[in-house]
Amino acid sequence: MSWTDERIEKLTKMWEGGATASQIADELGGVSRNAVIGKAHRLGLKARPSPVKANEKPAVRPAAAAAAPTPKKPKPVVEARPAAPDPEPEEPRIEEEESFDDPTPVRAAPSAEPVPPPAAPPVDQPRIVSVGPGGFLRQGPGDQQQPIPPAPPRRLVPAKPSPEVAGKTSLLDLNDRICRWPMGHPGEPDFHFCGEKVNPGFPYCVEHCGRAYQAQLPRGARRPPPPLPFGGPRVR
DNA sequence: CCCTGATTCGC
DNA sequence: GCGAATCAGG
Repeated sequence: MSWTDERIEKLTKMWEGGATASQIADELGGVSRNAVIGKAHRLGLKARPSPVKANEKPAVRPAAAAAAPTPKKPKPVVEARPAAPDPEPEEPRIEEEESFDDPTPVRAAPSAEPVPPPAAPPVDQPRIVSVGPGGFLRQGPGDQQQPIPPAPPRRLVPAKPSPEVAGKTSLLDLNDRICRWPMGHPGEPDFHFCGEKVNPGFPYCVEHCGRAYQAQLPRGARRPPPPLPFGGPRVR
């Protein structure tokens, strides 16, 4: 197999999408995991959390070979660098935790117990609670418990496409020109769309138009209906 | 052992 | 440029 533009593009998408080299190699087919990694590095899209790279300062891997015919294990990593303080600027912490009004500061006076729980919680009595916007629990009519403060807001980080759909046609990739025939089932991690070039004038490619549009046969001569999108058994 | 990515080096 | 072999951490 050779690295065609399509394959390189798919490799790049999946690699940046977070797919592992094995997944990519498996998806592309005809190449090994090592080939994918090698190609990825050659393409310059390196830098991804490597399990083996926790240790920084590789100190330049000793270029084994050539002059030293040491059979194996040329690992003279002696190089004791005693002093390397490395101030480590540390990423600027984003703190906005206190920026909103906390209705019930749990951290109370240093002396008292923080929010003593009800002495005898009525275990048998079913409590009706509901969740309001923001995640706090609404109180029932008879509730005397202090309202539970909402969980501290988490920093929202843009979701990365899951490795399973990396390189595949997602909902956001749909437009008028590509086939929107669903592949797999919604909710499944690898759900995506066909993505082929559309049959002009139709929402699907030629092949899937063949599935979607079938000649109406006279009554009595009907064949069992073809599997519908989203409905029937898995169709791929 | 399995997995991962990184690197080397003969081709 | 390619990728198997190898290394090394989880």
